[in-house]
Amino acid sequence: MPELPEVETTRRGIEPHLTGRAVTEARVLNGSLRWPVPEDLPDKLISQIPRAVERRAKYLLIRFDHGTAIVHLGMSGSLRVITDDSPLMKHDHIELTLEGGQRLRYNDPRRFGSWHWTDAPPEHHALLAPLGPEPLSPDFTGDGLYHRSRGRRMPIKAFIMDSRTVVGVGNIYACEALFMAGIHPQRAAGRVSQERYRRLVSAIRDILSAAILDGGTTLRDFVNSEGKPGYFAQSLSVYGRGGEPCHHCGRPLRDRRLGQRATVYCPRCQR
DNA sequence: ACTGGCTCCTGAGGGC
DNA sequence: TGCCCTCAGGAGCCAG
Repeated sequence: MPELPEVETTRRGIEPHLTGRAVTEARVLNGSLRWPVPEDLPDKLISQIPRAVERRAKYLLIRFDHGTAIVHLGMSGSLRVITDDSPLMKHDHIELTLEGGQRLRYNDPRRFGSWHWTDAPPEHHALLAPLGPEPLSPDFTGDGLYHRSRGRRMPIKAFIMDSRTVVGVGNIYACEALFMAGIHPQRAAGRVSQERYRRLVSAIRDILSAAILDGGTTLRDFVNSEGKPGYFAQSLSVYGRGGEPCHHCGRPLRDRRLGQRATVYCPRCQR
């Protein structure tokens, strides 16, 4: 399940294969993703040269001279670069062939992902415009979070998973960051002190940076652009460890659903 | 303005 | 071995 580190890992993996190589063929094998893939996407891409692959939140932006392809991996999406003639796999939905023969294949069993095209600057796109700060950028601060959270009664976990608060904090890293910061996931966002928000911001930064260095968390089906799994899963402190002992105090971690999401925390270390 | 619930989809895993 | 059931989840959307 791609979260920000997985998307960044994918970006780094595909960018060198894409930039500067014209698209010679674009095929949409199954355009029925979360939103229908634009009918004219292949026409937009053919003969055009990717200039850069960027990331905003969990969106990948493939930039061309005349516009940008916006790609979201959803829950189970992956992009792979194929350099030989390996056959299409089940759930390969989109394939771009590049000058030189490389192919970029988008695979997504659950089809929660999406592809968009925009001629305008991508930051103006309806999906990107409302997004909050990047977690690894200087505009993401504990003080900013603190002020934004005043009066908010939603659980802190839901608050930090809201992309208007900060982007790229999905369920796994929300659980991990709250554990690291010692904050109970169900505590009302408006009842967390400024000092604890500073700690939480550090925790989110640390955990996302570490996960990026490790090539992303591998749970179920994440593979990077070479089809290889990441190695961060073994570093997780709480996610997926419900009932097992807390690394700090040894008591069993609690596993409950919070807002339709699996939530694991230590009832003793997190208040 | 907030908040919580619903929804899309497939594959994994458990029970029998 | 195989079938059926439940669950997992990103994030936009909608109702209250």
